[in-house]
Amino acid sequence: MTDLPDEKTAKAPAIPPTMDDVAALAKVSRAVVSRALSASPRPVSADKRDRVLKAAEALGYRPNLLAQSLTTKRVNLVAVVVNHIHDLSDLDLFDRLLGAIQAVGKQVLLLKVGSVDRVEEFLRDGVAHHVDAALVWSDFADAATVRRMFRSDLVVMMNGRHDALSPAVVPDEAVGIGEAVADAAAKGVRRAALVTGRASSLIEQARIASFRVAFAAHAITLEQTLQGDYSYASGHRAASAFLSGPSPDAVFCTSDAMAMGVLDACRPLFPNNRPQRFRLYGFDNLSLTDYDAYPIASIGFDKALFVEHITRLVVEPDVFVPGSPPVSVPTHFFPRATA
Amino acid sequence: MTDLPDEKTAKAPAIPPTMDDVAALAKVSRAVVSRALSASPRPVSADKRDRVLKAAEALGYRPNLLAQSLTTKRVNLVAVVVNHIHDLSDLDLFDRLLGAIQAVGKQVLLLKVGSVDRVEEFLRDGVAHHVDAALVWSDFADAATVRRMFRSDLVVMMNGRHDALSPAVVPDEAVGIGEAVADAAAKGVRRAALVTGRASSLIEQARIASFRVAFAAHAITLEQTLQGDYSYASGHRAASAFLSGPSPDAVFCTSDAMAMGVLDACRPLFPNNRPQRFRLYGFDNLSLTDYDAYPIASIGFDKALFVEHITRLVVEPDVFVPGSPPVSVPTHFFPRATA
DNA sequence: CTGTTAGCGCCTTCAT
DNA sequence: ATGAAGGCGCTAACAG
Repeated sequence: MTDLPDEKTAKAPAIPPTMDDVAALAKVSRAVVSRALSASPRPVSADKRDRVLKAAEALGYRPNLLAQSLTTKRVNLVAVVVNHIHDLSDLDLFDRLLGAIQAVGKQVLLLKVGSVDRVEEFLRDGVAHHVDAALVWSDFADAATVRRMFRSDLVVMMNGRHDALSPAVVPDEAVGIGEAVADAAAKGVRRAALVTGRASSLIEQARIASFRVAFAAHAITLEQTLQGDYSYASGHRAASAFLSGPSPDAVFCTSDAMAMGVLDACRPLFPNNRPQRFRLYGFDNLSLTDYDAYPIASIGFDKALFVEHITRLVVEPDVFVPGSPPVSVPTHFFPRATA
Repeated sequence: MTDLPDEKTAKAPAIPPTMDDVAALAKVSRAVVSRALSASPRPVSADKRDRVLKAAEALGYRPNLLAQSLTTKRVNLVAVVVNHIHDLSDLDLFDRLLGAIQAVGKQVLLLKVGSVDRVEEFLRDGVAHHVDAALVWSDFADAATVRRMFRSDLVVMMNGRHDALSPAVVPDEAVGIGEAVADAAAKGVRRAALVTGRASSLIEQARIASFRVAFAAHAITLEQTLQGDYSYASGHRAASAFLSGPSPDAVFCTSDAMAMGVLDACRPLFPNNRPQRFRLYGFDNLSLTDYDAYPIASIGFDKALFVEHITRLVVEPDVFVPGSPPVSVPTHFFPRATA
């Protein structure tokens, strides 16, 4: 006979056991339970600690993290704010991030804030949990707004909309873009086209500017700029410009997805994936570019390093000195068949 | 002169205002503040409600959802438990799910539990927030364990490991598989090969069984079964079997990613994406199959419907009658060039 | 309609 | 080393 519920089929108890229950069972005070269960070593006699642990186990006790944070002021929650899921342009990045955050004992609250309206809504309705930190990719929120949303001073901005009070981690895209354009120049490219994303994003504006600088440095003429939205479909549409009429020597896209669209629309111009009329360069270095069908030369950064920087800021917020410049992660050119 | 902090650069106040502060400023009791700020209509005089709203605004007050849930017993948090991020085989599904959950006023806590060890760890360390509901994709957790992890009776299992106490939503794969195999049979396929994922997953076992049943029904011989892991790379590797020696009439893969790998490895056998030596069928109906390079016939379900079922269970947990069978979402065959 | 009074579950002094 | 007591921010009864 045992009082232990059958682990295999047990419902969660209608009313979950609290610290009081454990204390009662172990015949100690709540304070002792608190100490015995604490991660950090606290003075408790071995005997009582043992009783507490056993009692907790027997009851299936799990501390209520919410109640806990009410006094500790730390919720062990990190908000990740995105626009769409696809913002995390490569799932690899997101998977790593999630792993890293969990590894430091925190959990990820994923928020999709795909428009300014949504930001306002969150702010107005006040339905956002307080968190230890917020990591922001969404274009639609600036640092001050996010601080208000989550009642947290620790917001790390990855969307370029940081201010003096909040740290930021941003890829140094100029490097990789410079390398890619240099590669093109070395191969004789003189006339280029650029397929861009929404110019509303600060990141995108900077990206375009970097391309212009690099083109100028290598005496490459930017003959046409086509506006897309980062998607495959928009790249596919933009490609019509290169199929008819004189094409440029190289087409640069500010996302791999658009480059994939261009490539598919222009397959006849890429026999065996080798460029014939023009060379093709993407951006993001998606793992998809390792698939045979899309061997697109691209620009990317070290994801592990990127995540490491973010994680460090979450773990040691104090290393950030207000007003200091964003942490930058260098990008590099990854040559592939289409170049 | 104003006491309002500059919204554009404001830090979150070192010590955030509480309900008490608002009550004091508005010269009412905390209870009135609580009512005035409540979503559901509660008795408050228009005058006082107004003062409360103004005071809250002036202070930049945001209710502490944690403290709130301490009394209401509802945290407005829904855990989504995955194995890897890639479990959400299509981002579309996940994006919808996130949107749907936010639409009902809850937020998503994303947990990656990629191994049995991790499950044990979560259980042992007790570092998992209590949530209103948990939605489980990860193979590594059964319903009872998840109920314990999150102190919640409402866990919706999508991994096939449900029990009588927990609802489940599962695609009815037999339908789509039947349709796909029928399509192949109608085109004269007699000898088939199957490329599978990890057989440890219950879902995968059922999937394979369905294929066997369908093959038998259409007098198709399953000549070889190759073990992959759902990934592109594993499909690519498996394909070597079809390049040398006699190939089957059709290759069925239990994931689109593997089918993409097979397709790439066998490109010569698919001039213009038209099958020559064998037909190719995938699974999941990824949006990637809309890309020109991978026109893979596939099997999929209505994602909107799937998400709708899940959301309904979250919103109205009581509709679930313990012991009732899983909610099933029919799958269908989506013909494309490779078939 | 309004204010007062109890807690929710936990951690942290503070005595002991 | 231990227990008692207070309080974290909020909502839910209660009386008025």
